[in-house]
Amino acid sequence: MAERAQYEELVRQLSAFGAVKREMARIMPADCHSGSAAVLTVLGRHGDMRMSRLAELLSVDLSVTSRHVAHVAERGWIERSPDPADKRSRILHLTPAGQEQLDELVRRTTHLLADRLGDWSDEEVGRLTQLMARLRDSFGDCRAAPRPAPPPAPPALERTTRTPAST
Amino acid sequence: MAERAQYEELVRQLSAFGAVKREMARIMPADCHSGSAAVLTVLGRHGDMRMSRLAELLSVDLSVTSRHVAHVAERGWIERSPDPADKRSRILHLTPAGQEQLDELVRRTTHLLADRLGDWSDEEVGRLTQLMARLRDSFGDCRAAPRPAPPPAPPALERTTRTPAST
DNA sequence: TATTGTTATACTCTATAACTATA
DNA sequence: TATAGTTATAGAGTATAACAATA
Repeated sequence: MAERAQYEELVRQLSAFGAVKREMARIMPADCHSGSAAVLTVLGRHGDMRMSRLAELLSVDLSVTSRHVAHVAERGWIERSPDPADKRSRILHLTPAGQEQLDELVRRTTHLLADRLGDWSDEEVGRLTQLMARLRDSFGDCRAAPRPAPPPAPPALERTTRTPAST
Repeated sequence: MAERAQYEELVRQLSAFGAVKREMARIMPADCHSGSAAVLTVLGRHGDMRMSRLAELLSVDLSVTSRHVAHVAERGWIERSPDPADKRSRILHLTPAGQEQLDELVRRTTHLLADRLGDWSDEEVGRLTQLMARLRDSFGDCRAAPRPAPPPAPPALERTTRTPAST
């Protein structure tokens, strides 16, 4: 368990972090902004999936996912096939053009990082990546309605699969 | 110098990071969103300063800063005094009410982190904070037009600097 | 003429709610 | 009735450009 002051400092870094993300956004292709990039990245990494699964991995609402998916589908980067097992669902998968676009994104972002983090050691980059992954994991599925806090139910934190029993 | 694959993985973590920030945003007071919180935090940490300096520390455009500052000023959390040395400038400083608000923000965010990172060691929190600070530092002042990318520069991907060449 | 701020406008991302189709 | 997905609407953050006041 860390101390108060440490949390404060971490929060400060988290806030200031938007700048780095915006810098990333600036090098994106004109019609492939961060929302589209996120869709392509997740599909490239995890393979075909349904909308709801994608929304979960992106940690955004299904409605948001729907918009981003529509955007990339319009450009031919993904295809939405009907799910034979559930006619309400659609299976998303990357097209060759989508893979090319994804490659381009990787090219640009790695180029930017190589430029900026040229003096970082292999170990440092790895450690940061690892800690960020863990942070994200510690926050779990943090999409909206994490605290419905209804008067009747015990406000504990039942959805937090996060070892809350630290008391 | 790290490897390609590592950069890709880091990018992935950076993208997925929005979720954590949104979770933070959800616990903010209704009239003190992330923009306001950032203003208060920076003023609390660095003391009185001018708009331009604040914009620099926030890594956002001056126009954005102006809006956020107006918001917090309307609520009495900061005061804008004229700068005797330069009548164009305004010196910003936290009011007691602003300090209280800031304390409240710290209370909420540290509480959230304590809940989520309860099983993190002191060392891990410190290391993550340190690495994030360094990352931010490596990106420098990454506000718009950080790469004026004059013609002589590497033609790689100057991200289509708005094609200003249309004099 | 250059700089400090402010304001108007536009764009992206996200969430909530209403709605359709299917389970 | 509940779930998967779409669409409309609204709110927040940011950038660009035009403008005012001062250096």
